[in-house]
Amino acid sequence: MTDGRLARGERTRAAVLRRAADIASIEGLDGLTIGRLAADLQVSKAGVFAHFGSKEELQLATIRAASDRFVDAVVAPALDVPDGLGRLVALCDRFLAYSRRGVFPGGCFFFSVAAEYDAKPGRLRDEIAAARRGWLDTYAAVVAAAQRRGELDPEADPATVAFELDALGMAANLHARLCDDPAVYQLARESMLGRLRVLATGRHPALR
Amino acid sequence: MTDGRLARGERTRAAVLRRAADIASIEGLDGLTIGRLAADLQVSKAGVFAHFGSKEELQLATIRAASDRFVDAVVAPALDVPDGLGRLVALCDRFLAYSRRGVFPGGCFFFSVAAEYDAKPGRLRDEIAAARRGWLDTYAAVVAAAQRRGELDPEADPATVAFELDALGMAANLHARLCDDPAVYQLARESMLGRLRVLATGRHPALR
DNA sequence: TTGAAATCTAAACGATCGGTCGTATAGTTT
DNA sequence: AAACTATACGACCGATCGTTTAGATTTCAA
Repeated sequence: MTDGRLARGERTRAAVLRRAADIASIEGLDGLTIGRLAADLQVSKAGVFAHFGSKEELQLATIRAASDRFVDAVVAPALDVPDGLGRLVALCDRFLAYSRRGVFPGGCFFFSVAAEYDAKPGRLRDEIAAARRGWLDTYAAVVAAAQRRGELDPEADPATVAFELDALGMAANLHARLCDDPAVYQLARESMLGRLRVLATGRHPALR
Repeated sequence: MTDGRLARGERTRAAVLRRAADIASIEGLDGLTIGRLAADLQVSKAGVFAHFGSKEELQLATIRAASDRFVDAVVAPALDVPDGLGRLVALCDRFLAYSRRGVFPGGCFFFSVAAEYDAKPGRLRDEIAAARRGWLDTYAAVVAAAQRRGELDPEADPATVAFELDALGMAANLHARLCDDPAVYQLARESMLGRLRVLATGRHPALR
């Protein structure tokens, strides 16, 4: 059961994917090259390549590894907060903090690769689109839960609210880096809370 | 003054830049290659290269050429509409139509290249950031004009409203292509109008 | 009509790309 | 200890990248 060879392979594979996601958040999944990856990790190109068999498989594995890091940094902590509006605000805050803190050095990994592949049909776009739908579904589920608790207008469409909150998060992620203006995170948070205040059925501590 | 040489050069230069912006909206400014450009236009690589002297100059010229097309497709038509809330809604509608119609085949050129370069300091990022600030300023100026006409809450911050409307437009541009879901444009339009209804001082025909 | 300026081509440069191959090393199984 | 397996290496492949050079062709000005 304790195969030191497989364990070693798994360790380097994880190191490769971590670095790959970091690079791709800046350079894109296409700008990510096996040679650069090998040089950064001080291993041979073939050593990196052999783990995946093709560049596309490396890219797909990178997306999945980044998904795990996104869930750990954003979704899981928000789900620790009790159901309702508090959890929804936590989800917004966690996303903004994840972008601002630089969990990936180039900002939100999924924003970078989604913009890169939105007009390039193929397996990579499919995988990225699935990740986006999962993220929007998470948002929508938390909105719906807040509605069931009577904290948000039951007439609002959860998918629409999810789209709006995500739009503000993406715009903040882009603007902060493109225009070198971290103050936009405060602005985006206020816009998110402002949108939720319109939908809230009463005063709620999470909305100030 | 009528130099047929210069005129001919200007014609091919314009053709190159048009094609370059089309390609870059799909492949990015980095995925744009001189060889591909030359093959598409059936000219030699060096013939393309000579017009710009370096790839970076070609990329910079491409951004400027794309700016002109963006203004022609979005800003100028909206400015034909009279001052106020009507013009603001026209600006939103024009942006959504520009993205949906595929003025650039890969969707909004500036969204693609902004996401590509937001974490890559240099002249290209600076140029793209300037274009973004110009676009947000256009939005904000139209908001402020509507405020002066008494159609929008004078307490609202024009820059914030610009950020919010642009966020919804970008999200629609991304989602429509990534998830192959053109219906998102209707949703985004409703979100934009919903935001403006909250800020409107009275009923206005442009908000339905 | 001749010379200069400009547009463009063909060919090639070194560098780097994704990918292949044979081999050496380290760990497991028998 | 021998046989087997997984990992990783170095060398190399053809293709393509941005860029350079030399020269041919077109156009204007004298």
